[in-house]
Amino acid sequence: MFIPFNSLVAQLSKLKLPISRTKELHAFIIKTHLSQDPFYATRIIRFYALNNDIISAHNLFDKTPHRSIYLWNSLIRAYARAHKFRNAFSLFNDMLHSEVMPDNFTYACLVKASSENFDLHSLRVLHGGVVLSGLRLDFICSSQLVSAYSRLGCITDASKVFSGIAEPDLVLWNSMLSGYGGLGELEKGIKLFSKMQIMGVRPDEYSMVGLIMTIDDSSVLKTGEAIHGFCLKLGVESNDHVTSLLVSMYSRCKCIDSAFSVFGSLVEPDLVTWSALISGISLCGDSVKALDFFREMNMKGGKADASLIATVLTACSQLANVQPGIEIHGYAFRHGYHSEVMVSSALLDMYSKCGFLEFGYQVYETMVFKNIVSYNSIISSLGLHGLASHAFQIFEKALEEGHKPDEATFSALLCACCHAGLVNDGREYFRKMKDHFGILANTEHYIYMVKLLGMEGQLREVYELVQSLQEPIDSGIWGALLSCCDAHQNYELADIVACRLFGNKLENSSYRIMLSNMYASDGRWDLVNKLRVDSGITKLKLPGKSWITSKKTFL
DNA sequence: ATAGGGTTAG
Repeated sequence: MFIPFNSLVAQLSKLKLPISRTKELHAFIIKTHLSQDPFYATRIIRFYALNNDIISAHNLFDKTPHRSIYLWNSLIRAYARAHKFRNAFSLFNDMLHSEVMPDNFTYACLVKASSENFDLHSLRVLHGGVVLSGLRLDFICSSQLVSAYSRLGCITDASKVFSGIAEPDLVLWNSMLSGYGGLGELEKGIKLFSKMQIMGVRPDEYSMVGLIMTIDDSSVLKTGEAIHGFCLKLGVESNDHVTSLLVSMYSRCKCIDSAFSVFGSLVEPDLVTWSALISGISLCGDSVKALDFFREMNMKGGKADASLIATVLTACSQLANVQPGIEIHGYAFRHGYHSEVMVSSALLDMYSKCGFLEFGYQVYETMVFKNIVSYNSIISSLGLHGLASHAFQIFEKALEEGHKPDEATFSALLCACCHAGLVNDGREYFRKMKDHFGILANTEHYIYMVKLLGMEGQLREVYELVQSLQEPIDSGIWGALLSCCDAHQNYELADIVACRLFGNKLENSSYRIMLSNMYASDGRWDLVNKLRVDSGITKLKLPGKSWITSKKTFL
């Protein structure tokens, strides 16, 4: 044999074998009947799979009479990785009828595939198979089951599998932790984290990633900082995943200084980290700075994607000046992103918020693909500019084209009604939303309804609407209700609302200011004074009168 | 002799 066969096979174990080489080797192996040997066939199959040539891999599989577990698993895995789930599962069925039985790796691979395919049914069937084949306690199977159930939102099933394992290994702990992380289960995550340490398992960077994900807003910033401290203690804070996630954690919490300082430790931040930082800055209201960082990213050779462009456009829409928005429009155009739905919706939103509804409308008209998000943008733009009937027309058009309206669609419609003072249309949309489209009203919808009904002075109807809501009632709704009372000088209703608020300890400074203004208008200085003392209000504005600031005047 | 289980963000 003058072909250095061993060296060819050895090359197979290096990942970068060109496909032509693999074919050559395949031909050789067929010629020498080595494909009969499951060992060599498996190697070739794996390398076809690496080169995205599953057809050849499957051909070879068909020609290999003696099929080892390695051979089956390699091909199943190749299909699963290529997201050809039907092929993977049909092979699995063939396997069940063959002389080789699936092992823990077969199940692990298919369990993962079923979660990637959002196929809870198959996942449950496979789980059954795992239990039946006695692999229930296998770490590899069960860690995949835990991850798969969590990914599909079935956290109870995930934790059942997890708690069935007496002494989980690090990967299992981490699977469970990221399961909690993905669903924002902070308390459970923290509890598990301390439990694993009590059991003597040292957390690693994966554990920290799972925990960091649970920190989703500024109310839990303290915990987030403690987790950050723990990363330092473990020495995993310089892991890129960890650093990047810390940046987005601090951005979500609007704790932009910390986001900066963590970001600064990255040598080469990737696109998503830049995006997290930029959207954090924009979330904090500093659009100018957000744009500066976007420019800096570009200067450093970073290239934005559709999602970042949409984020930056949202920042532009908060500016009083349309110029930067136009620049980003140009950028989107040059990079070929202007016709992506996400970008064009953001563009139309930006133009209309910057006061150039016509430009926004042009973007809308030239959009090739429209989805419900784009329709929502144009409906809300028209509504904000007082063009309610045009907004209604577009809504009908979206329906005719078969788009399914969502919560945001009705927010936009109700907003349009508010701006145009169309109380009856608002009532009608509010009714249709539930009866026709089965969409439950959210806080925003109720706020619009309160404003709308309040406009007409239907205070009784407004109050009944709010009464019908389940506790806890959002503060925005109370605020809208109080404004109605104020506008119509209905102090009686304001009293009822105030009782509800104070009785439930829901009062905050903006309610207090609103209430004390109302009480002052009503001449109830005792109450004004009480509120003032409680909350340090020093100014009052009476309708038609000047500011009253001294304590004496109150009395 | 073969491989094969857990991250990620806007």
